[in-house]
Amino acid sequence: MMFFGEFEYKLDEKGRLPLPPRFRRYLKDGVVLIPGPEKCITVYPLAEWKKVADTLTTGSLAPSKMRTLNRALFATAFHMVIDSAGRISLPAPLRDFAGIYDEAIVAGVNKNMELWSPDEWAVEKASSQVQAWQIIESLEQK
Amino acid sequence: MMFFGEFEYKLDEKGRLPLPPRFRRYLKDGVVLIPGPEKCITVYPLAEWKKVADTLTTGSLAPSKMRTLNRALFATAFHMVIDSAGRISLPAPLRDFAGIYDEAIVAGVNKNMELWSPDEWAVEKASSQVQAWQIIESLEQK
DNA sequence: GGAAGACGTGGGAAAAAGTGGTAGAAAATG
DNA sequence: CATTTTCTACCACTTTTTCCCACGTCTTCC
Repeated sequence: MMFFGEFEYKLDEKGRLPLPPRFRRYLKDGVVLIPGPEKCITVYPLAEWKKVADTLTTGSLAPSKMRTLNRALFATAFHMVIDSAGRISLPAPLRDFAGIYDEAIVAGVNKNMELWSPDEWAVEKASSQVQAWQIIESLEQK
Repeated sequence: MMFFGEFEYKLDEKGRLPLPPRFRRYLKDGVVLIPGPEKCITVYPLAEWKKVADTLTTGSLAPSKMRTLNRALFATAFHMVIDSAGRISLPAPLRDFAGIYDEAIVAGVNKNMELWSPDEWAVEKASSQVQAWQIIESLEQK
């Protein structure tokens, strides 16, 4: 499954966020939410997250590094299930981390999704588009 | 398939745009719309876009660069299917980006198509024609 | 030149989606 | 242990979107 597209939704007063209808059939087992490398929430389908976690934790790392990695991967992760209306409730710690309050952008990014505050997303989107076409042009020249 | 030619259509009040009849048989799987490098919407047949995306995402880039690229390639892309009248509906974010409202130019550009507002297209067309002959002459000198 | 088919354009109906609310269950606290 | 509060799952309503149909015009072919 490839996730793509950009969708904007309101959160209700309980912190619930709809996911795009076209994604829902691939998220029956729920999703895993973790803080992203940027100021966003990274969303994996459960199966995909298991693959990522496996890949990372089978690497040969020093025990202390491995403990750190495990804490970051698992302790900050939330397994959320989609309700009958296609929504997940965003845990407060993650909302604060990403600065998401009234509304959020759901962005499909190939194997996973990202949740952004509209303001942060506007900035990130603009800069990524400029960079992307530069990369594309450099590849087309080959 | 090589797309060429220039076509002008009206959008209806629901944001739907017809695609040229001679293109339709090559677009059965739908099209992928992304913001163009200029102020236009770039349209790929699904298969063609997958090739581009594969090429780009299999390259060896630093993880942060790869995330940026993925955001530009996937998050701003929309997969649209042609309806029984040969139309696609243009997502609002892309319409705003390209300044397309009442009518649009569909331009065939080799492997893909581009959607322009008539005003922007007139400017781009004039300048690209002048530049094209200069480019061709510079190539012939080699 | 006429007729038939295709195309552009608009509208309408049905289905889906966004959003808010309510009730039940679980948990926490006194 | 009981009561209150919070969270979750389910339900319902309104808006939006999507799919399908129909009409008028243009092109093409006979």
